[in-house]
Amino acid sequence: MDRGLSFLAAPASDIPKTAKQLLGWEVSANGVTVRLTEVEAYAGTGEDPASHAHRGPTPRTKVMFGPAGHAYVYFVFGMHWCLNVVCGPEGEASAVLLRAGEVIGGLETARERRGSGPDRELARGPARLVKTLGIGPDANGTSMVDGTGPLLLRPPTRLVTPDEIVAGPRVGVAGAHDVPWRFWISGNPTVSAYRRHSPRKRSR
DNA sequence: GCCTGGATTCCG
DNA sequence: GGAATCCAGGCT
Repeated sequence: MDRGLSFLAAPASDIPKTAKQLLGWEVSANGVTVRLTEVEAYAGTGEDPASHAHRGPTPRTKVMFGPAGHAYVYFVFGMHWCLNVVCGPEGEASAVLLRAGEVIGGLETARERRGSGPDRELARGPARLVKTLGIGPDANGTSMVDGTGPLLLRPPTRLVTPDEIVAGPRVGVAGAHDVPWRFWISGNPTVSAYRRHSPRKRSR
């Protein structure tokens, strides 16, 4: 882990700080580069009820317990994939969900992958970001920092200053609405719209 | 084994 | 507001 990436391996208790630091970083895959504008922090076992790793390792979440800088890709709602950067020391399952970004390279390719819609929505939302990058379940468990996988995470070329960063509750998470672990770049049009978690159906 | 509901998106 | 769409994880 070099190139200024060592902060990814900070203890799980520092995960909000780690997430914040990832804003402005650039993720490339398959000819498209995205500058991160919105992320969410998830802590590990026993610390964060909203984390997939909350109850300990499972076949699906074992990657989260591995080395920092690897990709945790998971399937949701029967049709979408979401991408996380695994953080923390091995054995501690913290991660940062990449929620949105602006396309700064490979714009034409990104448009082809996403179909119609304004450019600011190409990677606005975690599943859209994944689709824009052209990755899938194959990327799960690969390194995002050493070039051995399809993904590459690089430091910002445009710095994000602390006063640009806004914090708020995480999206779509039941409970823990008081935990402001979602971070985004103030005023950036590629940040996804906040939607409160809404129960699917009400039993009565 | 069965059942539930989800770190979402798109359409009506 | 609700459907699409399927599997991981929890429970019996």
